[in-house]
Amino acid sequence: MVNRSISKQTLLRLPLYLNYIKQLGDNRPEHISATTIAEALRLNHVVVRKDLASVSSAGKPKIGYVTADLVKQLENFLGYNDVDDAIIVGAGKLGRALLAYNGFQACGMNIVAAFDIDETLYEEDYFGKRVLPMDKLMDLCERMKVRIGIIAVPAENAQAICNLLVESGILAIWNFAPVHLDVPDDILVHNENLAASLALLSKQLKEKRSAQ
Amino acid sequence: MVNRSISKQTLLRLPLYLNYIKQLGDNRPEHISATTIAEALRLNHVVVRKDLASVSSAGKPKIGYVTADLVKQLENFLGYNDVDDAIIVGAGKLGRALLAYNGFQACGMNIVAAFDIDETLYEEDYFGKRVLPMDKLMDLCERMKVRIGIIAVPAENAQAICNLLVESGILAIWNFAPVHLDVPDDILVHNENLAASLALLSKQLKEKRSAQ
DNA sequence: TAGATTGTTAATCGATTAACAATC
DNA sequence: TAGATTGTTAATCGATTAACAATC
Repeated sequence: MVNRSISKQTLLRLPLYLNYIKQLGDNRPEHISATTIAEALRLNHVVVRKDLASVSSAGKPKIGYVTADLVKQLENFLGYNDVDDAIIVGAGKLGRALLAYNGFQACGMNIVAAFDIDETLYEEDYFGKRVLPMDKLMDLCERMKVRIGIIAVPAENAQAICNLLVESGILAIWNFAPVHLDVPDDILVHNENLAASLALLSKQLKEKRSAQ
Repeated sequence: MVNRSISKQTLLRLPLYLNYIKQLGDNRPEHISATTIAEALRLNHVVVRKDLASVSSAGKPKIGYVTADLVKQLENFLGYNDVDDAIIVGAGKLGRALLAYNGFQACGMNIVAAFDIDETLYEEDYFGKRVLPMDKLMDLCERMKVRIGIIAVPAENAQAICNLLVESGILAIWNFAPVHLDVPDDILVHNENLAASLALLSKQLKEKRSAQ
């Protein structure tokens, strides 16, 4: 079977569909159609239909998809079923919030531990997760074959930490520091700039109001 | 002057350019070209040139842009210079991390306070920021004319909180709860699903490795 | 059969890339 | 003048939307 490549946009929408169905809870109908989902999420119904067709071929005219099957197919496709480990570097406020956040589990992600130079953090237990000294990072990554690293350190230190992660065998980096990271070609980086995101929302609001 | 509309993608890239220049610090040259920025950020130089042209018209052939001017123009354009207030609802781990995060300031965003039903949070001081009881929300929003709300409550409560925010005069919502929010047409919503973002990175990594 | 829904094929739209002219 | 860089115009690419055929 040819793995017809799925667009970035589709990949970003699929979790929305899954969330929507899951959140229906006990009201979840046995069958669900692309049209229903599209109306609920205020999306174009053709977009939703195409997106669903890329993860399932079990849609039946007039009926739609078997809800339970679609959930499984979405979860499988998105990889929510096989668990993947990740570590965090930087156990400041954000790092600790991510460490303690229990929503990752539903998406098949497991945060193994956080690392920080601040010794005062090593004692505490964050919902079963620990903050470890930096010198344990490389060994733990190799031993547990951790391939995903989360950077939650100040911008000044991000590149150095990034280098350390790459040296430790990390292949994908989720970067919360507001700097561009220089990495070898084969390393995947996703940048998350929370402050810039909020500022963008503010800008869009201002623009919208002045347009009226 | 006609405000030629700027694409969503450009809006997402402009902060990268600004970050890059700022992070140069004392090494910052007097002039900077689109080509330089493009190479540093591994972007196509035509993209960068077009993006910069949308915020500045002071680029000089052979020389580039006056670095200090470009920084100002980017900051002005992105609204980092005039401060905008926002409130947070939900002072769990994530809500408190955002409340205490001091990176918003650089982007012209000021978090006024967080709100929560948990009384044990009201006493503490989070770097000068307070967690307040829910019943103070509407009054504070009206009094301070706060227009931006951040939802950091569990998914089950997000829609109710969203309704309350809209009622309180909030016009833009940054939603960290993994649910679609139903809002009136004139309310701006930006969804941030951290767990789904990390899972997507994990999926992309798996795909890349199996492709090799 | 009629109608709702799927899935496909073609048309449109928008963003990126390529080619080139202008200029300091 | 030559070369680096800007900025513009045209070509390409990819995603969305529209139109329609297939089917339960």
